[in-house]
Amino acid sequence: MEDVAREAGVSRMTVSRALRSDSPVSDKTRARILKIVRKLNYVPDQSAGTLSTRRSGFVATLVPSLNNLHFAESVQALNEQIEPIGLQMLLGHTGYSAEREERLIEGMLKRRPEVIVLPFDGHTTRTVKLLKQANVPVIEQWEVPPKPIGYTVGFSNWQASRKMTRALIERGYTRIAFVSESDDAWTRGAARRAGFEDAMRSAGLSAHRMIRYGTPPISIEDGYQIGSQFKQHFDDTDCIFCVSDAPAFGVLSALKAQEIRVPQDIAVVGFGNFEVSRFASPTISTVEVDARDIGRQTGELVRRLLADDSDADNIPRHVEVDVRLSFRESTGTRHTGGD
Amino acid sequence: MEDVAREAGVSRMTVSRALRSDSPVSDKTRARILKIVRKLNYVPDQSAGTLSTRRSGFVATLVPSLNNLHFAESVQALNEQIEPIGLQMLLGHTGYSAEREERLIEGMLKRRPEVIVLPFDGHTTRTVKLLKQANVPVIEQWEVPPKPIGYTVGFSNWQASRKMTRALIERGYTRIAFVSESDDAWTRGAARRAGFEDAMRSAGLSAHRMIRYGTPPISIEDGYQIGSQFKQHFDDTDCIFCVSDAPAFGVLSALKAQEIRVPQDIAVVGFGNFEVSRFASPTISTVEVDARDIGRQTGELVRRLLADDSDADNIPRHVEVDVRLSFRESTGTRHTGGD
DNA sequence: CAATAAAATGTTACCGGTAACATTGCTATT
DNA sequence: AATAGCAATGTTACCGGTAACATTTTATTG
Repeated sequence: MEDVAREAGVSRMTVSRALRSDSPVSDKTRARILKIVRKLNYVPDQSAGTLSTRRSGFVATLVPSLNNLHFAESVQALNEQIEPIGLQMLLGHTGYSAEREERLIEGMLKRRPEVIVLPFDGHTTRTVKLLKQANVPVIEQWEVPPKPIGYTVGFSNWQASRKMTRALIERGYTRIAFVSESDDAWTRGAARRAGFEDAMRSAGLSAHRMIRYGTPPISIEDGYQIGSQFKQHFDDTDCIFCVSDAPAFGVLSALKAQEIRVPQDIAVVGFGNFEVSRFASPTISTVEVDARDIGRQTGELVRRLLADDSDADNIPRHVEVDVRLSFRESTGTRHTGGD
Repeated sequence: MEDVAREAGVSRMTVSRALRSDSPVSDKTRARILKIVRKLNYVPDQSAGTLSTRRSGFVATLVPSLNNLHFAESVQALNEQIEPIGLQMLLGHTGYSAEREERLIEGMLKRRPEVIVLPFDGHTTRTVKLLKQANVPVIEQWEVPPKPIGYTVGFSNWQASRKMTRALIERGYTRIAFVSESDDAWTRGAARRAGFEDAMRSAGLSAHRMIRYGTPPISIEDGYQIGSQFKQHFDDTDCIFCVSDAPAFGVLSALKAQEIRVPQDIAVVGFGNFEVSRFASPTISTVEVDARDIGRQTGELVRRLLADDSDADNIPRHVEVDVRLSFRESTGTRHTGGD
């Protein structure tokens, strides 16, 4: 910067101003400086700027995993929102571990992010403490936490799962099995299971057909394993509701391999509307969650939170993201439904 | 930091040292300081540290998109390697656009990354210039560039595609169609197409069965469209080789819908070994690329590049990542093969 | 126990920007 | 022509750490 200033015959301060669109510099001087900047390939050092302005331009973002297209898409959508306003994403993945989450947050706080975005999937108590005293807006995503730390963008997995279960009951299914992970620490899956149980019980049905298999996130392979041994467990089941589309697809494949017909012999339902569920044969009924929308809405929230003329008081504490039920071939064509 | 120092009755410098594992501080003093640090919830500010040490701890990472599980997985694998050594990933996605790539790099250079990781898919000339004068190790991933800027981790799409095509010819297919994107700017796809053409020509076969559809990255839906209208175009085709598994799956679905039998009437082949290709029915033959391995190897390279005792001269300029052909049901069981 | 080396801690300056205020130059007004 | 008033630019200090060197304390040795 010194060099640029010297070459342009101005002070460092004027160079600094020329590089920032808002400051008052004469057009002539700015043009001259910018030309020299380009000539000397000068690239300003953000960390110095951050230190001085106390604005890092960072958005700390955590996701459980990028292997899941939903999370990857929401990250991408969020990034598309924040990039145009000069913010840089700091990404970390928790691997579905609250301890890893805590460590990641500790590391990221050193970078002085201006917003922290993370999934709600249960936090350690220290995580909550760290976030609270960081004095930075916190946005929890996906599942709506019972006790939000700051802002939230998402939906209730419990409600969504209950809604789907009720719709299945309405369509005539009564002996429904629920497939989920064996490790209950995963709040997301647990919430869906609880929603299922609640809907079954309040309809006076038994929710004992529980299959717990694999560690989160449960995969297509896991689903295939489950499907292969399914009939041994609950032979009279008329519908299998899976905690996500991945195992649903696996279950479906396994059933087909055993020449069990879907939906004639048994229905299969997923959760999440992964791309494969639309192209499986039969196509799989599912709960549609718009991952891109979660990212987009989060980005919108970030923009408002960091806007200069922040209308802080008018910013909603919670943004509810729509969830839709999509009934496809795997729950039978004799039933009518959405999609 | 001042506060911590005062409370501990030492100088700021000693506090700084106590927080860095290497420096010489008596155990007693360190313990006392760390206790106070925790009590006061002091979190050091990295940007100040960066400014002073000239080490940002950042790894700038670009990917074309996170919607593609392969890229998402490689990012995750890379992150798993660099995180334990205290590096933080700066992530950006180019959206398959060289211009966006250029802008992203410009922005990231301000953060003074210690390594830059990006896919090779063609760069703008300015991008190359920026990278070269940044004086930072550059790692290009996936496709191996004709003129690497620095280090490379990946494989030749051209060779991989040619290898698959040859194997198909060996298995008796001669009237092979190739499905790829209509926008040729995408080097990855273009390289695969070129490899296909080369293999066909050198076997004395015609490579005129070219289907170009959709913009990269081509999706399952695009494949479905292609498959639906396929017979109109090249009625005598005996094998459809798709630029990725996504359209291959779509094509397969569309063919099934038309009661065209795979592989009896026509074979279908993909590229990339996406999870769905293993669970489609029939399962889809494909070129297996190990995305996690690309990320892992890149991470390994980063570690070596940034190691204190960097054995700089022994670091390989290129790491070749294995590519395997996987023959499954969609190319017929009468043929024997790998997997 | 003095001399000396080694370990622990302190001091000063600087990393590269920008905030805040000071100064200069120019235009408009009467 | 004098002066208010604003735009353009300059000066100084500081953001919060750490490098480099200086100093003090502690341990070692003959």
